[in-house]
Amino acid sequence: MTPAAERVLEVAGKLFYDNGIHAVGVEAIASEAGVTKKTLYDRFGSKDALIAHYLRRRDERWREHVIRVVEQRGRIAPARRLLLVFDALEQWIAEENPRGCAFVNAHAELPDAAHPGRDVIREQKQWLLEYLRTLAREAGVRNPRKLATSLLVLIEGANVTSTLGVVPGAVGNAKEVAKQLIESS
Amino acid sequence: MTPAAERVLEVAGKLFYDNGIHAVGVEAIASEAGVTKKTLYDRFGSKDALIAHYLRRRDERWREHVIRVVEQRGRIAPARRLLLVFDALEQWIAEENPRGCAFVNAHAELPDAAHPGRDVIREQKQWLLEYLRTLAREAGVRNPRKLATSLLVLIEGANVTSTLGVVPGAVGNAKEVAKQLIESS
DNA sequence: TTGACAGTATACCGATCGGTTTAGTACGTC
DNA sequence: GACGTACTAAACCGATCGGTATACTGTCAA
Repeated sequence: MTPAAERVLEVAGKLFYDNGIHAVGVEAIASEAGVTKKTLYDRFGSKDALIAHYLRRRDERWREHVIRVVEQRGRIAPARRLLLVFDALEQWIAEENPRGCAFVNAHAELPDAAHPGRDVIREQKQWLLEYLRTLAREAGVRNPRKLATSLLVLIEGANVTSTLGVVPGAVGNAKEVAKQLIESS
Repeated sequence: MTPAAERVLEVAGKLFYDNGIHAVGVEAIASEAGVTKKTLYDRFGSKDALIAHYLRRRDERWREHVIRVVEQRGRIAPARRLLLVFDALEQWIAEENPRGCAFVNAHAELPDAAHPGRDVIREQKQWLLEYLRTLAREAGVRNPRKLATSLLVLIEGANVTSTLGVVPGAVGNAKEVAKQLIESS
């Protein structure tokens, strides 16, 4: 990844997320990054490929964030670690996610299932589900698969509703429900 | 609403939802509806206004659907009526919502808070929250406001996750969680 | 009978879209 | 000194974008 490509990816990440993918032209990305369109196309090949790179990069940051928050403190009961995911979400929303889940938003703009970005979207959700399942298994609950699914639903729901502004304390509410769910599992 | 305007609105509803708002041009809508661009602009004024009309129309259909399913059978315990909302969602997804919540999707494409469509999006979510609150109040739970919020989070989460294809039985799962939540309220 | 209204047909507007092409510069490595 | 690589500058491509203008037809009610 050359310095110019790095700048393009950073700018694309900001513009795509803030304005929506279709609303941003490659011309705007290139000029904002202080780069020629030729350089952009030399590095990424197409806008669609750049979109996929953008999503991949954001997914990486998201995973690192979650893992950092959940595993920051050394010894915590596995059951409580599941609740830390909700804290991670709340921080993420406050710091990087004012316009909702970038992957849900991208899915709305990429109806073609063959688009390279669609794989990244699926993998992002799949990873979180697997991560929750692992934590649930470590917590020794009866049905880790089922609990992980319920928690994923709560997380996605909290993300959407708090973004749409209908429910200000959505993440906190979801965390309470999650707590109750974990205790009875 | 003239016959031509009706056709435009119907076509716009299909194209906007299936392809995303920005991806659809007014030219395509007009020709698909068998109408001139002039007629489209005479009736709706601008693409942004048409977008708002599209959302409004879809919201109306959604509300009617929910109310029909929840209130179809005469005498049902109010607590069970809350669960019927999940059945309404499941039907809606199967029949009209393969690409996820149109309002969440539209929100992803309309970053400008002053866009006329944004009001419709907010009102759609607000209505559902109020409706859930009313049902919860009738069910005699301790904290209707809180239960309604939790259920809204579950509904939105189930909608997103089942659309993204990560969790096939998301709505059913959410309904189970809801049941547990209602019983302990 | 007149006029408002709903509509078609078609050409046009400037701007922007994603993407390509040609030419040339700076740098580092065999 | 030659070659590959990373980059800038700028013109260019056809297509499409949202929106407007002009001219004309049909219907219906006052």
